[in-house]
Amino acid sequence: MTPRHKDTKRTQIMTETRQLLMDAAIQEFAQYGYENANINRISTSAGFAKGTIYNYFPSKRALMLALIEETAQLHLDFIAERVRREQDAGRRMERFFEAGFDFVATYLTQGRVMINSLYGPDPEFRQVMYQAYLPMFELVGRDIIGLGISQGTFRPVDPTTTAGLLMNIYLGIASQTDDTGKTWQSADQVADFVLNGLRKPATSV
Amino acid sequence: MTPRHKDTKRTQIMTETRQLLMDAAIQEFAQYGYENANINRISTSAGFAKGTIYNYFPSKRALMLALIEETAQLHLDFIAERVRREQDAGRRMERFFEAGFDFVATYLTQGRVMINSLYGPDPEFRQVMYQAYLPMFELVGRDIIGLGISQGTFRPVDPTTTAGLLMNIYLGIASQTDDTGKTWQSADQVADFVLNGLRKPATSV
Amino acid sequence: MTPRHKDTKRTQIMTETRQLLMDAAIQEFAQYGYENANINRISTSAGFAKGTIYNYFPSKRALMLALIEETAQLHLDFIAERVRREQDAGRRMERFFEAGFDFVATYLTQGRVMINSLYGPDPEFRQVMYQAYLPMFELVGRDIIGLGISQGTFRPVDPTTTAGLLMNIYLGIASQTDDTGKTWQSADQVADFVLNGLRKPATSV
Amino acid sequence: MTPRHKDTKRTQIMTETRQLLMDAAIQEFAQYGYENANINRISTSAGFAKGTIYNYFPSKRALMLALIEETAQLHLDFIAERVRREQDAGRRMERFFEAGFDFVATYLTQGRVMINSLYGPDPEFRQVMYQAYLPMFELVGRDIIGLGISQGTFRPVDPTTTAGLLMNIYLGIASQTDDTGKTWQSADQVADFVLNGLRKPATSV
DNA sequence: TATGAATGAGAGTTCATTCAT
DNA sequence: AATGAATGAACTCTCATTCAT
Repeated sequence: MTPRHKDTKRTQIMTETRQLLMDAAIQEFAQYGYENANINRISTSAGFAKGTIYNYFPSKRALMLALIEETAQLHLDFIAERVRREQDAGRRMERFFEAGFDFVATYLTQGRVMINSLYGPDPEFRQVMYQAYLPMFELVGRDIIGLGISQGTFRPVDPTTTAGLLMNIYLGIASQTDDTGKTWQSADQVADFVLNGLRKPATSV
Repeated sequence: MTPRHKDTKRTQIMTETRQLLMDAAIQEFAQYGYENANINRISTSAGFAKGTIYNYFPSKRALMLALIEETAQLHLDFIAERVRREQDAGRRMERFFEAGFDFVATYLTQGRVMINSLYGPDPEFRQVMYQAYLPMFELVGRDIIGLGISQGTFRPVDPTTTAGLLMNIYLGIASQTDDTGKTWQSADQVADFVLNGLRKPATSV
Repeated sequence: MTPRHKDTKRTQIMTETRQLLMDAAIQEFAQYGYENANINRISTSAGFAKGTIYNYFPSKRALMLALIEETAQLHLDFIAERVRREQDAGRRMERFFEAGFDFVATYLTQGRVMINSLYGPDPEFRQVMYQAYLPMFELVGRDIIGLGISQGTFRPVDPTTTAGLLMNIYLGIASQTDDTGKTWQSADQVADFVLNGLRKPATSV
Repeated sequence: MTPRHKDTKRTQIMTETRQLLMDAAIQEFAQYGYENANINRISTSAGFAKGTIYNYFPSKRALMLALIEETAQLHLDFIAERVRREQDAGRRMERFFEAGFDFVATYLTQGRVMINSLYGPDPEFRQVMYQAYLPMFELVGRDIIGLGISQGTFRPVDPTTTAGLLMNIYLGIASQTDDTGKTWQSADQVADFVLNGLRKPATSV
């Protein structure tokens, strides 16, 4: 009966509703792509009436943008947490690809939507994707490549350029999965290949 | 009474019209993406009435598929011709990325459409892209990697897997260009990086 | 919190709107025929925007089928009710044609649409018409002809074949009306003619 | 080389072409109905280019009207010739239904088109059908019913009204055939039924 | 807050018809 | 006389969005 209590409860319900809508939206966008996704269907398949989703997102586009932002954050957290457990740059590189491929296998629909946005024709979605993935880009450049150089195990490459290269490799491969989310190349293979190109040759006596 | 002449003329007109429509279609698809492309606009911007395009392509989808097929062929020819000029596998790798990045810079719109199709949400387009790019995949696997292994300059990697990796790297990077078609990494950088991972270490005595 | 009330109101609105659309549809189909009927015009002439009709019927064809089903039911009820008031088979026959011709005069547009569907080129419409008119067919075969035979006033004809014949006569004549719905032959004339063919000749001593 | 010869030859070719087009048109109209018939398809399935048909018929509608006229004539000739072989009115009635049902079985497509036109929604087609069938209407009224009355075997019914009734019966039944053109009731059955209603009762002594 | 009836701009597609060759 | 490329009006259907309840 207290306003505070009611507010809290209402807030909680709204948060839950919002999450249900986002969950349904991811499914819909993954299955049909943004243009063919049906916002009414999203709302109803989440268990609400058609109009309800407009109480949470002002437009289909805004819904998509919110989805991109939140998924990028999830993606980053998922990878960064696993990468930073390791101290060695080489190991971190391995963890990067492991966690990265693991993400697209675990979050199949989310991954699909992110890839569509990143490589799709919509400039705004691409732009938002770039922004959203800057932290991951920095993670690779600073906490893996930069670290490896300072640890003396990587050749002195340009961290920024190489980070871009690695991100492209990661996303390019991650975008081509089978129906179960499995990539064509294993994380180990890719990490090996990449480390081969990055590691200093063993100095001969 | 001059059927040969008439046929030739008719054929020529149809070929020209078809090409004009394809040109307009590429522009439209590149700018708006498949779903937001307007087939009427394609026909009129090619200089015809909106119905005309249906004399050449039975549907918007068929137009897109024709575009994919023809562009893939152009893409393959463009790259294969330049790669095969070289005899050394390492040089071929360099040419592959050079020609590849050159293609997306030269054929900006075509490249855009192909990337959208390859990474987009439409299963048929993705499927057709795979099929259309099989020859390029084989080019990389046999005429570059396989050659390098047999020439003794590349480590004995699995050609198929590695070809997939390289194609992913190529397409991943090629998909991220600025407005002029320039990639973030230069062909040389990428080729260097890749060759670093592929080349046999110099054997010390 | 008053779902009952809200539901009832909603339901009522939908029922009314649906009926308005059906009414407009009958007019349109009767005037132009199915193929030339304009579904947008139906919706707007019913007082709604063109898209509204698609909230009630998934397609033009589905609208037509709904119309056929409901009109066939109306038609059957109209005739059966009047026929069954009589106990004598001969009187029932008279009532059948009276009510039948009355129906097409009273429901001019509905009749027109039904006739078009029954004799038109669309196989599905014809098929649905057959199904929809089976009950009327049975009414004639069992409750008129069969009754007359068991009452001893009709010759022992095959009820099914003769019912088909009578339905064909009824529909054939009913399909040819002037603008006011009047048939070329009166119900009495037709009933007389038919009964002449059905009645047992008076047995001479 | 003489103009006359050339003209004759040309006329003959045109007549043949016209007939080929009419044949194809009947098939098309029977299969799809007038509105869904494709005039281009008619021309090409007759072995000509799209435009050719417009050298013979000024419009799709004119083609249909020509078809109706010619088919009605064929229909009339087919029936009248057989009816007039008989001298007795009762036998003529039997021949009428025999020939009538035979016609729709022999000329399946033509029959279909005529029925569609007669019962369809297009007022012009219906009007033309009425006009075209007046001679058959008169055949029934004068050469069958009128004859029977004057021969003393038919009751003194009104020839015009009864002719309308019989035409409706004939067309109603003829319009409902299976795929092979067979009607649900046999000509004998129908003729029997009709004659039962028309014949004078045998006068008792 | 949730609802869902109503809206209407917009798209793909068809095809009768024209006309230059 | 025959051709067939081009035309463009017209139509069905979709669905993001609004808003009164």
